[in-house]
Amino acid sequence: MLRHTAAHSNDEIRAWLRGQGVNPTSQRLDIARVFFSRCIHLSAEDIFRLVNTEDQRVSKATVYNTLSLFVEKGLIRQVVADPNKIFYDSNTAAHHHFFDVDTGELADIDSADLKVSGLPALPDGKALEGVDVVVRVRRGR
Amino acid sequence: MLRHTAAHSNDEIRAWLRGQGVNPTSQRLDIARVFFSRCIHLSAEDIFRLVNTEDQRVSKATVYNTLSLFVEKGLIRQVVADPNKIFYDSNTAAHHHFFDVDTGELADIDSADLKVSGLPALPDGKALEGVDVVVRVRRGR
DNA sequence: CTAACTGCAAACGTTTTGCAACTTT
DNA sequence: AAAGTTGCAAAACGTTTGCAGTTAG
Repeated sequence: MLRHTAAHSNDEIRAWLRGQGVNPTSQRLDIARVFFSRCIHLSAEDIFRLVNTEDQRVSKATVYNTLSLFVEKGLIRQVVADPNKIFYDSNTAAHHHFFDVDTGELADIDSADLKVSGLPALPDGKALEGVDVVVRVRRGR
Repeated sequence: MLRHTAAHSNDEIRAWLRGQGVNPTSQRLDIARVFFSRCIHLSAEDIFRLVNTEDQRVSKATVYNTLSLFVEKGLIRQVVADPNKIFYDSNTAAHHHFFDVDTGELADIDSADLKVSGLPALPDGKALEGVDVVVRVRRGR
């Protein structure tokens, strides 16, 4: 996983995508760059907007295609917390999330700060894909 | 919370709805009945279908209105696990869920079988709404 | 009579799809 | 030329909304 900073050069990101088995087209590079230079919880719509701030460069179809590809290749992961839309998280290390039901905002919970213990036996013939904890919060004392 | 069995009479459910501050119209009674006589993880679409098996009785708008009302009154709760749709769960006791990413099926995890410890400090000015654990599983050994 | 409730159809927002055009090798 | 990729527009899907009509106290 790349560190999250504005300091990655295009060449660096390009090389990283290649290493992950992703052909680094200019659109994929644009999308990868937004993930590794700012806030790491982004919806498809967020990315579409961020990638097209200056000029129109990436279509919506390509944003969705690319996000699916990145998820498949393990570069990012989906966060299912908001009933209305999927978030994508470029932090693939084990961690959990606060979800603010009033604002729709996500925030990280370090995996050191919250432990899940006593994982029960999985249903027969099933393999573990992941354990997601969402701590829902609302405005109030 | 009512037990989940087919044995509840209409009068019983009607009385229970009244006790929860819900005016028991015939549509709400129909919807409440499907929740307490079978599988407890249902999507809005599931309920629409179940309630209209014999004859057309409840519109989609009313299904959604009623589900929102039931959630607001605490009779049922939403489960956000499937990226495509919301599930409604008539089991309002603390518990968690398996989610099968291949089939889209939900299954309960008893709260005795999985513990969350070390809940971190909430963001400033926020109150806890709930802690949801989703154990994602897929087909495979 | 009034307030609460319902149903229809249209609208909405997110995501997916079909397909033709464009790259890249 | 073949394979991979992109963009557009349309479609699909779950959900919400506006509003007119109905029902119940």
